[in-house]
Amino acid sequence: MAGGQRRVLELAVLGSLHETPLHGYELRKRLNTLLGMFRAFSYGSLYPCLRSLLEQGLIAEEQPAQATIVGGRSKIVYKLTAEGKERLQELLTQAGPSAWEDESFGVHFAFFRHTEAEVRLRILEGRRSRLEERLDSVRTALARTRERLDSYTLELQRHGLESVEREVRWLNELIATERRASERGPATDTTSSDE
Amino acid sequence: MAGGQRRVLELAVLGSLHETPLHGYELRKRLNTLLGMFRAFSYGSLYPCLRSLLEQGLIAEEQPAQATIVGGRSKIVYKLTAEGKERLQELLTQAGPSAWEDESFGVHFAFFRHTEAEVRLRILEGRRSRLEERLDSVRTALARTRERLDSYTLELQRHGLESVEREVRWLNELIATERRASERGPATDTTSSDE
DNA sequence: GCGTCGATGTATCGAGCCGATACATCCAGA
DNA sequence: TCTGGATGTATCGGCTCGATACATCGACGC
Repeated sequence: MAGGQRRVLELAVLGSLHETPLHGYELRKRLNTLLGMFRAFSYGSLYPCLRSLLEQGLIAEEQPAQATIVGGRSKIVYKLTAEGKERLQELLTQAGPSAWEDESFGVHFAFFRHTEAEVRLRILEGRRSRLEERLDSVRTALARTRERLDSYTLELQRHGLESVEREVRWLNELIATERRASERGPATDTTSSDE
Repeated sequence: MAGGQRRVLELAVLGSLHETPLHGYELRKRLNTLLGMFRAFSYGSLYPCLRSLLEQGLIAEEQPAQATIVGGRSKIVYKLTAEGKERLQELLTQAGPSAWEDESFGVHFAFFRHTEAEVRLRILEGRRSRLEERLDSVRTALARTRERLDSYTLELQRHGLESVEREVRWLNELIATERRASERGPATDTTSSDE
């Protein structure tokens, strides 16, 4: 995916480990539960990502001295380092245009609890305009098409457009809620220091 | 994607060229219009696919003798060969489990006009059970999660589940329509020889 | 005429994702 | 005791995508 996508996985891993140390298998399950229908990470990307994060010093292996280990089974539990926490804050704050793409948005959203209100709003609005752009381009492309499309293709289009429109409406509601909340208590920081 | 996904692009290309010869740029535009919100193919996959299809003899370059070419601009127009048509029929008929994955379903659906009624039903039902499986696994994973999730994560889950449930309902309607049509006129072949 | 901008057009590359797979342990039930 | 399924770490090949390069064309202003 040309570089930009690894960031999403990094965010997902760092965000998960921020709450509690985990090992690979558990991390994957947790991530896939957290993201539900939106995304499913595979080992083929997860393990390389963990190695990379380890090399960057953003995560570290936890000492197996803890009684946490059930049998004598080999298990590598990772925890966030101080640098990792900084990096996480950075990723959460500097959410750019990539944050409103399909693959990234869900991950960012899943960690909104740790995100500043201002950034939350920026991501939601960015996502919305991204979807609206797409709606426009598909609609104009459709209008420009001379030949008549068969009923199946039309039905596919209709359903596709409808579900995106629905997501836009969902975003509108979320944005309205965010706005209302920030008007009510502008200084309220949902995050501050959780856990 | 482990091998199986190139098939989808092949199907998309062969299916498009079945209707009219096209060159790369136009093919991509057409495909992205056809699939609307579902998929967008990039040149990075389209051109290698065209080359592969050419090598397999499933498509051929059309003679530039035709007046179709506007200027003297280099343009490579591809058309379906007889073998290509056979292959297309094969792909349309032998739609297996891969046809009901996210990336493939839309493409198969977009060419339902050329697909036998029996296969259409199989694909729709396969897609439905695929989605229901996913709903189940997410719901049980969610139920098994001890710790309470924050409101953002819950909202993400809710929205994700809802949109998949909506797609299931959509499929139910389509399946019912297909069933009704095949009861009414079981021998009716929508395809036979189009164009 | 001339520059420039956007659409049209073909093509490739590196980064990186994913499904499949291999290998191993643990536990519950037949 | 054996078998199957969950747990657990790890890698590989095939493939996709965004970015990019390069080039031509028509339209526009000046």
